[in-house]
Amino acid sequence: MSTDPSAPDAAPTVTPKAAYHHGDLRAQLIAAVRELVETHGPDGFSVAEAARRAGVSSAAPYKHFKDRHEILRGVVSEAMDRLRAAMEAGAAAHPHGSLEAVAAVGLAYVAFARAEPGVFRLVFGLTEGHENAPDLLAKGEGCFGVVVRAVAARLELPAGDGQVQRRAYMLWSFVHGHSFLTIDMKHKVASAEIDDWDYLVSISRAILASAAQA
Amino acid sequence: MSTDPSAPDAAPTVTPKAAYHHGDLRAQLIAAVRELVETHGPDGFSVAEAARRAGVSSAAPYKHFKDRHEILRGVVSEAMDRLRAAMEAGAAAHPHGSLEAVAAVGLAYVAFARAEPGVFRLVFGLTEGHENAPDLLAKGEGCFGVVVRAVAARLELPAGDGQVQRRAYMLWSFVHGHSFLTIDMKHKVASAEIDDWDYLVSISRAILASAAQA
DNA sequence: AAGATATGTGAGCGGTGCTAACTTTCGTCA
DNA sequence: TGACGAAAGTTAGCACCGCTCACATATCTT
Repeated sequence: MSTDPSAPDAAPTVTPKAAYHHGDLRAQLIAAVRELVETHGPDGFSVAEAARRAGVSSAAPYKHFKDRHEILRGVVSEAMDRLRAAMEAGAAAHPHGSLEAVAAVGLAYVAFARAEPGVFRLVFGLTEGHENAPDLLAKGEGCFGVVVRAVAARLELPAGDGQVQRRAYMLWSFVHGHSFLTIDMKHKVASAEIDDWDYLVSISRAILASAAQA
Repeated sequence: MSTDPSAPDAAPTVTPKAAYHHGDLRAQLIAAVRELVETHGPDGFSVAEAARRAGVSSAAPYKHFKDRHEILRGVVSEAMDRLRAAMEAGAAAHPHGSLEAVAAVGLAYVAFARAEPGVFRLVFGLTEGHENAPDLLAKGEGCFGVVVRAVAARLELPAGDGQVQRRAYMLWSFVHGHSFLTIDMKHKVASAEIDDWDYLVSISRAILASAAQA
């Protein structure tokens, strides 16, 4: 939804945003902004600079996005797609219902944060227009769903079970916090001394074990 | 420590920045910026607006801070002081070495995030000049130290013990992640259905229990 | 009292977000 | 085919912001 102001890309052309003049400026702008956010931090980005990198005038972006916030939301949306894909790939790399599958979902999350700290921070630091963007909330729920399904498989309970939801949220909190702390203080105790895989396996075990008795 | 790179406020006057004309403009600017960050988000702040609120010209702030980043660092520094105080108060409100003391430290953390989400995000989202600000890093370590001491007391081990450090970091990750998720998606499953105290006690137990056997 | 220093002001430069008015390109359909 | 409307780009411009400079003023030191 979100009033699709941007494009009638539903039916006709195969290339989703196939361009008139430029050649898919929208996607190119998102890519440029992603790069800027990654290198100069979430605040060190400007629409003007992104336009410059895409080789267009500074007013051109406003034909595709109504604000700077909408561009950022575009970057976030794209990033969340990749994050979810990575999480699902992590789960799929291990036996269904295994503890390792749960840990691998978390590892994908942490790996994403490490690989793209700027974008990661943007995804979870976005404050403007979060409530006006139900698609982003839905994608967030989608990511959480990956965790939930891995936990449900491990506990052999339905995904809707309260215990599953609770433990999944615990794991998510954990991984989320570790990701942030890791990218924040790069040269600190945390990131240096901790092997992510062992760490995540051990955490997953602790949380799911406490589920068994709780 | 903290090498006070910013200001020669160490020696002479008792009141650290007691004012000449205005009456402690420095502190007033920090307060104004804190308010702005809280209401308009970390990016929706401007030095000009802060100056306006303090009743001075837009150039005045630059007599006290070299950048806008330095003002933000001032806000962060002040916030970390309060955060640490809250954590210590939380620990002190329960018997030394109790599980509740550990959980109370976490609760103080979460409460801070809930009470001042904008500032909280700022504290942990600051990217510019983090490495040039050893005092902030030291304060961060100080906060972590509160967690470490509570965990060490609970496990009856010295604070330097590796197991203590590891479990403290786990707890911190957890609480940090929960704080962020809570303030990010206000109307979501997470914050609505979870009672913080029960949640934190249960998590503390799970993590410290897994320490006993690991 | 006097000079040094800290703290304020106003003017101004370059950059930014966004809008308005105009031009060019593309798709469509008589 | 060619005219027309919408899409996608341009330049010009306003208001604001970060930051600096030259200057004015208040306070401290001696």
